[in-house]
Amino acid sequence: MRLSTKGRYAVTAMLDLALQGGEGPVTLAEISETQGISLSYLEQLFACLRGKNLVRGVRGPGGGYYLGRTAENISIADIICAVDEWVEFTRCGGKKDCKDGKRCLTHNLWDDLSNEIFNFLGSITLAQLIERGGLKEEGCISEQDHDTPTLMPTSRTEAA
Amino acid sequence: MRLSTKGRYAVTAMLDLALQGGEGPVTLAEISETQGISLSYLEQLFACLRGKNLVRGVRGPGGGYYLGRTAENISIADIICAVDEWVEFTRCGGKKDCKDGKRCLTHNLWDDLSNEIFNFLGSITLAQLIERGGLKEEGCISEQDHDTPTLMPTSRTEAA
DNA sequence: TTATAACCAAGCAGTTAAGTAGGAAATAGC
DNA sequence: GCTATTTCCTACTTAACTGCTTGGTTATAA
Repeated sequence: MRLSTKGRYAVTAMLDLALQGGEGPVTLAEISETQGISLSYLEQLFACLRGKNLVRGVRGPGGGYYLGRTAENISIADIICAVDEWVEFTRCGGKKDCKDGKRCLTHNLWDDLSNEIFNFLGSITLAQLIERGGLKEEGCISEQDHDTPTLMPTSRTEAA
Repeated sequence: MRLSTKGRYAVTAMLDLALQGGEGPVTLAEISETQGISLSYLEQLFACLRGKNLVRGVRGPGGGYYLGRTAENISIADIICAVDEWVEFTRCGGKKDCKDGKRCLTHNLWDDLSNEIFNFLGSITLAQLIERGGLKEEGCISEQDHDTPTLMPTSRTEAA
């Protein structure tokens, strides 16, 4: 799993789109202005997002972008995977040509963890983020008071 | 939160160390050999890990590395944060000099998500990973038999 | 004394990030 | 049809980062 600033830009832009996308399409120029991301870079990101049907572009004057599906059906993992291409790393080249079991075991453990992270991000939707964030919106200060059971991973973590 | 291949290397190395660190220290040369990571790169990673007291080095012949604490007390977030320095990104420069509330709101949402990911990774310890992974060790194949409905842990290979 | 292995620092090739530049194609309003 | 708008597309650029190499220095067990 790659989680870089590129993915952050994409999530930020999608959040912006979801927030103000109620009536009519949102132009990239607006997002660029609001979020401080260069227009051309946004275009590149949205080319990726469009390729995965996460957004839908409307050309011409009055055009812009819509969400490709409802915010309830777009997960953070969807967004990040669209722009940060998943690099299928080592895991012994996909085959089991490890010299001994140790290397392969370690890679398996990492693979499991990687899937865990992926599933976790896949369980968070744009709608959830917005709904949850809206509750603490007053004051524009992010106070991280964390007793939030709603977004925590499903109970696969501690047992198998 | 940054989650790059650098962090993956660090987690892999720490897993290796935890796995074979029962009796005596483990040399970086062994980890390098087993995991296929260059020795010098390991040295750089372990310099970071040592700085955060996640490992303890013993010089001289017969030397090597121990875990800095028990595997139960080392989380994945600890490891990743040690090598992938947390970049405290935008959030409007830490202050609330947003032009309007929108930008700030989006940043807050990202901040929340970022904390969520961090807490998630912080809730997984090396010991948990190993204990859980050991159960499905037979065959050296990571079988993702999670019953995740919407998520596709396998479909990212064909997403290209 | 010597071999071992952690420590340290400078630098390098390749990749990626993020942005720039300059368009082409679609479309609403005139 | 013309024009402005806005998506869409391609190529290039600068800076940063990754992963690795080289060449050391210390500490220490034998």
